[in-house]
Amino acid sequence: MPEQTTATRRDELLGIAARLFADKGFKNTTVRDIADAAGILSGSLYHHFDSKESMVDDILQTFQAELFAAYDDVLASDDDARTKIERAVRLSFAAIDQNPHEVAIFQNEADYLGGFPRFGYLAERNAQSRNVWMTLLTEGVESGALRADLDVTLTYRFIRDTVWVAVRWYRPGGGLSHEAIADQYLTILLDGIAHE
Amino acid sequence: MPEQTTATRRDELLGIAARLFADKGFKNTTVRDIADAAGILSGSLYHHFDSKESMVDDILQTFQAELFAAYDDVLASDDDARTKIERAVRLSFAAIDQNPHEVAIFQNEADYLGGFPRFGYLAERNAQSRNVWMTLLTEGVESGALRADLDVTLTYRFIRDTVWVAVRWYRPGGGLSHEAIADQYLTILLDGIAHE
DNA sequence: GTCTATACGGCGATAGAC
DNA sequence: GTCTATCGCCGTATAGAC
Repeated sequence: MPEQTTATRRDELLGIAARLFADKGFKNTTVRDIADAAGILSGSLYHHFDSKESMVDDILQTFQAELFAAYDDVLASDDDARTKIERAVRLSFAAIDQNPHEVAIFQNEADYLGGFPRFGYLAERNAQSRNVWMTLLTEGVESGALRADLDVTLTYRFIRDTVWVAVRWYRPGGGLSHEAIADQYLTILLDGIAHE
Repeated sequence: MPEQTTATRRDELLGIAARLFADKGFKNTTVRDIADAAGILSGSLYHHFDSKESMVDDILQTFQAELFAAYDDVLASDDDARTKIERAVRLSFAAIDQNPHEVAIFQNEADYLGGFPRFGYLAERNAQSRNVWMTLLTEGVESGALRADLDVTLTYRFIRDTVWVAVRWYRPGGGLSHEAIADQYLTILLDGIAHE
């Protein structure tokens, strides 16, 4: 099965590249860095990929397709508003757990990469993410699950930022599970930190 | 007054460099970019600075000295625990308003720069910031202002992340003042978004 | 699928004239 | 304080052998 072997080696190299892009940044990672980490020479990478850009392109597109399919599941469900918000938060922390490098690359490089026509889909995905959260929060306010006086746009930004920025310090397999972090975060988000 | 003229031109160049470092990243900004933006040639920059590194070094040290002096004021005050937390949050959003480039550079480049011995103080400032917030939150729990069951470490991370990451979307002079953002954020943080 | 060898441009930085 | 001119290194990418 030659196709599978090819795909596996390619995916292996993409995984190595993703780790380096996440740790050192896209621009700051050289093709020689990637080749070194893979135990081959830099020229050999071009047997698998057109360019360094096409590597990060592949990494981001694959990850985002998965992530947004998960959000769509939540939106399409008939759970109540509060449950949908909880599910969306939990699946985001789960995504950080399962694809920390991909999340970090998106967080750190989307602004820079978004400037190139090739990565125009990053802005589209950003708008799509905004739509998901605005829909969930608006539904929450209208159903009475959330405070009526909430600034929905600002709340969306706070949730988005706080959830994804956790990729900076969360380490899969560390002392704190992504489920425990999601629990704590939802408690703070929904009920606040002040003594009632 | 030759000293003032020198200092002014130097500060002007640092301001231009800070904007570019914040927008494009430190590594991704060339000395030619900085010189172009200043209307001079790249070689001329070296009359004012030893290296590109020394520019970002100066930018970060100046900003952090100011910021931590402000935190120290809050810590040393005899306000109650909740007021201190509110003041610390508000002054952080004010810092984003007044020094957005410097905050962005610190947020985006601290990890990378921290790897060089010259920037060892970044890790120290990070620890200092942690001490400030852990002190404030612990005081809050002990005084009864905050929930007794709070995970103080996790709460510290959420506050730190959510406050500073606002530099990604906040624009000074835009429709939303930094005071209004701080108000909204404190409401969410202290009382949550759920309908009581 | 990997290696050898190399092209070619952009990078930070320097020396000395003005 | 700025310009002219340039150095040496490192970056991505390519061509063809194995």
